[in-house]
Amino acid sequence: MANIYCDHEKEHALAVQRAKEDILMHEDVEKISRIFHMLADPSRLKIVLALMKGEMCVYHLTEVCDGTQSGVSHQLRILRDNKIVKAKRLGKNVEYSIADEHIREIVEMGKAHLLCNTAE
Amino acid sequence: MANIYCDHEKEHALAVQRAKEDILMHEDVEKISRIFHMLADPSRLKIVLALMKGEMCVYHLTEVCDGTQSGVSHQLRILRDNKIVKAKRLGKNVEYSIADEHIREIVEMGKAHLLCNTAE
DNA sequence: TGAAATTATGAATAAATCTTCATATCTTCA
DNA sequence: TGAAGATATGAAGATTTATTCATAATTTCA
Repeated sequence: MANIYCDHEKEHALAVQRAKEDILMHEDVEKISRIFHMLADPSRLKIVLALMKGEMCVYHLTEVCDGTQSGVSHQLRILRDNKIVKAKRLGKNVEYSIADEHIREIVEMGKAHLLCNTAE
Repeated sequence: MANIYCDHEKEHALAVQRAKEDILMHEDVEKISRIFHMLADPSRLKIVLALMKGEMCVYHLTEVCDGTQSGVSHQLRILRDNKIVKAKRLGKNVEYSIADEHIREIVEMGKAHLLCNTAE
């Protein structure tokens, strides 16, 4: 499927072919990007970072994350809907925790990236 | 720093304390979330996924990603500004490649997450 | 130099999203 | 049962962001 627009057809052909071969379906790309989307907001990321230290109830999350009760609750709902965190009611409180262990690794990578770049 | 709102003070105290101890500064959280933000859009993620197979010029990226020239170019600019990809002019073409090796790992984690969840 | 190829950019529109305010729901306990 | 604590939710407003259209800029080559 050569085109006339690229002067470097030979060098690029391989990469293009490989990319097309196992290109993910649009639906899959959307699923992956949704995961990253969950961590792309500072408020949500703070919540996840806090929960990575241990389960916590909403009140403590608002305290640790320095947010409002409503704001934290709204973000928790989004994180819950996307299976990032899970909730467990304990009396008056609702205790949240990380629901997806992959998230831990992904966030750790993000932290590593930060450390690496601030060191530069 | 006890509070009267949580019935599970004892169980949570440790987690709250730990979370507060090495909580990241807001600025750091923003930096990390910005990285995830770059991957949180399907169009950008497609570009990154394609470039992970090898460097490519804009024309081929639009082809592989099934996007418009303008759209791809706009997203490339955002990725460039955020040091996710880098550009190198070769004649009429501009060849893009991954600028940050951490990104590779982070995206791979995202892919692994997808595979893991679709297998369920 | 001028035309064609390739990429970049500015503006505008539309869509998604975060935050806040007010209020509802649920639980415990007196 | 009713009040207070704790969390959830709906709606509104404001900001961000993605996409598209038109056009500019850069490079090659005849």
